[in-house]
Amino acid sequence: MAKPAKRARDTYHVGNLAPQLLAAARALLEEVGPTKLSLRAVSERVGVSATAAYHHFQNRNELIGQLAAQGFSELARALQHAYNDGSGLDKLRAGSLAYLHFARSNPALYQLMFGPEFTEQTMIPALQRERLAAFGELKRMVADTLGQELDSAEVRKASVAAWSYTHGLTSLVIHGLLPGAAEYSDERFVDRTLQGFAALAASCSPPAQ
Amino acid sequence: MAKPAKRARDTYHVGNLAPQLLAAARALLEEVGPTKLSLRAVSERVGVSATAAYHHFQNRNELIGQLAAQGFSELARALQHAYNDGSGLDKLRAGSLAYLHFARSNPALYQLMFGPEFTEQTMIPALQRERLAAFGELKRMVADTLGQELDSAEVRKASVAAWSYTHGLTSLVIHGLLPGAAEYSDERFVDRTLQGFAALAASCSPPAQ
DNA sequence: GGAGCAATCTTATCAATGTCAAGATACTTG
DNA sequence: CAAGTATCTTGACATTGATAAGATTGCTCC
Repeated sequence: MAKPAKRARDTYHVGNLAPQLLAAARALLEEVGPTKLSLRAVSERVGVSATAAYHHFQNRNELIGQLAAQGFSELARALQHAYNDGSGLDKLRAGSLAYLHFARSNPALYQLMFGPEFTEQTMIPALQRERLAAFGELKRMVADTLGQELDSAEVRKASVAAWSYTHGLTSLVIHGLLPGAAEYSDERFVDRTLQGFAALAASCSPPAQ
Repeated sequence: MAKPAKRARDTYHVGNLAPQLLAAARALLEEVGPTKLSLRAVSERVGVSATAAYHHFQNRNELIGQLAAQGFSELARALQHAYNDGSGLDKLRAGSLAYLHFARSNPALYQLMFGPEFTEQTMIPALQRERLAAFGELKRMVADTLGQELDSAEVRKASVAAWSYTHGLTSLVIHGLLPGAAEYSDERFVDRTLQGFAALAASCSPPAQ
């Protein structure tokens, strides 16, 4: 006869909780959206009391901050792979595609990453670090494309431009603000937008340097 | 001796509440940020009970939705004025400047306008309408610049491109994600980004039409 | 191996918030 | 002026983030 399990084993959770909470939070995030992610729901999904998370995270903000940091880390890696696998002049386009693809695959996470939850006061070191790393990856791509030094003024400006357009397009698509936001492919959005830039560039004078 | 004021006059609020609530909400929005705007705080500021708002708005979402709609309406008008007052090839640049200026003057409102609160389920007619109107204004500007029909494919593509880059840049600036986000001028951000685009365009091949 | 201790987890509790139901007050219309 | 409707208040409830205090586990050191 099996020895009776300790009763406490039934109610007490043990060990390795932080990663489980993060995983559950990430899954729940995409189910309920970035604004309705509650600590209690996450805890319940893991099978743990509502306040257990406070022994691994300072508060809700730190938990979702680590989620966001995780997002930037994955985004950076996706950019890196896309750029390395791309060829010739289409490498930046491949980066844009990877960016949009990541966001559309993790829409709630993307909204969280650029959401209003994190201000200067509520910023988390890990999030700041990963965000800078992701932007650094983008700068590296741009510098390589332009054939310029990584910290030149040209590269900085072009990187902000690239990030602006990609983030803007992604944000509009994610929020469903563009017609056909649900059904059209990543390629279609990126290519049409790039064509739009070409048309604009042909009709506008760039500001003097 | 003055006749005693009715006691009810002291506690009861009367009339014209919806605009007052919206005004208080808008002011409070910029003070506490887009995520921490509570109905109770708004009500208290107006000097009214916590549930009074429910006789003028279906729920919190409708109130902040109307705020967001108000924001799109003002944004559209700002774009219109900037474009009409601009001259020559710099008209689109003037539009970008007006866009960024509006957002930096109302950062919390701008975050609300593009925030995660409004999905397909929680969308409000007024918000959808004003948003489409604002985007229509942008399309009008682009069509005029390109010298094409308002509903041509070229104009649609170029409008999405223009909106993407402007919204992206604005979003990054508002969130403090760019160095010098606080101190630099609107002109500096816009012009540097446009220069960055020019540099990118010179090094990349646009996708074939 | 066991006593003590720190880490971990739970229960109980509180304050803030969105929301509903019911009653009180003001305005309007016949 | 009476009745009815719109407006506003009070009271209450569920959810959520957070704290405090107690229970449980695993580790350390003798």
